[in-house]
Amino acid sequence: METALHGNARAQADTSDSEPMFDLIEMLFFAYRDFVGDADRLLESYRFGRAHHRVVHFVNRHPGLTIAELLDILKITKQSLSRVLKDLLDQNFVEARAGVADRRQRHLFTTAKGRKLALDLAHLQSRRFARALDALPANARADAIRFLMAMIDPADQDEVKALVWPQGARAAP
Amino acid sequence: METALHGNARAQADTSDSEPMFDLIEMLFFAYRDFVGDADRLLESYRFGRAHHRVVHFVNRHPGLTIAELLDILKITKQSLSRVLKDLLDQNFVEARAGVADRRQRHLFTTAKGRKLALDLAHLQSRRFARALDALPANARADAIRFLMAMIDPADQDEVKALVWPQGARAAP
DNA sequence: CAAATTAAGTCAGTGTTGTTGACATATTTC
DNA sequence: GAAATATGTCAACAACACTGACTTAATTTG
Repeated sequence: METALHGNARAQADTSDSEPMFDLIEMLFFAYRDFVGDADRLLESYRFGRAHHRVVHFVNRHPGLTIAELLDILKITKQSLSRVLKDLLDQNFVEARAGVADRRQRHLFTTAKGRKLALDLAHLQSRRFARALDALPANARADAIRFLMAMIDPADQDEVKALVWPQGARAAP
Repeated sequence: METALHGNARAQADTSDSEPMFDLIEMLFFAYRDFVGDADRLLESYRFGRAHHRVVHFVNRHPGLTIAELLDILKITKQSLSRVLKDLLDQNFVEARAGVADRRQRHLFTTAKGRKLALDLAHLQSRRFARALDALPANARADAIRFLMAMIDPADQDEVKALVWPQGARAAP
């Protein structure tokens, strides 16, 4: 009985006496700042903000999404969404079609223009991941996914898994 | 010659043709949202926002910081800083002392009250890291640090290292 | 020492993104 | 037909970022 294998003695049960994990806290802060900074620069040229990015991203990833579903993913209010969605609809990055079964619903889709924007943004951010992983051992990608998933509220992890890997397609850890 | 060891063939050079890394993109988004959400709830009870959090955090971590140094870390404008710093000074979470060598400078320090707030916030966020790491193998902490560091702009990595691990004290990877 | 530079503070205005609460309109369900 | 639901809209507000211009005090420099 030498090394404990998983969640037990190893990690000093960090609650309120021991030293906080300043390094992780600060590095997540800086890493996220650079991560969104990439997209911000591109969005600026379209005179869009981060809210537009999120909408065009999730609509592109989940074609046919309804307003209610999108609100649920983004966890913002109707008002906040409608402001940016209006921009995207007016400028033809996204289009809405009335539901067939329920005509009150509006199903959202990206146009060719919207798809291009969404993919350009995703590629920008992927390039940062690729550069980072390139400096790390081969298992780093899988490790990063497991780490990030573990950082999400446990109660939401299944929901996020379903969002990220639609019908159990990819290698969900 | 079987497995390539580091940054080479393994990671499909993700630039603009291959499929973006949607999973990492989305999980970093959700993980960061939950991460800051912890602090947001506590800050609300003080009627403070995220900007106050960053200021009290970095002042607490680097006692004696000047305004210019803080602006450089946060990468915000003087105006944005002064608004929240004023709140923190007025309510005695932070105090400023004129420099000895250069009396134009204002050196910032947390008060006992400010130190408690900064530590409460850091412990909250540490608890999330601890919970996440607890579900992962023992090397996960070091792996996460390496991953997050690699995600930062390469040009800024040394600066961030110096910030996070002051005089080469800790195990900087 | 006088001039230039620097550190910090302040003023007025603007934009994005989030919030709340109330209310309107269609449509579907009971 | 009444109630519930999906969406849209209005008005107002707050946090936090920005810009550009200007002031004050202190230090550095020629």
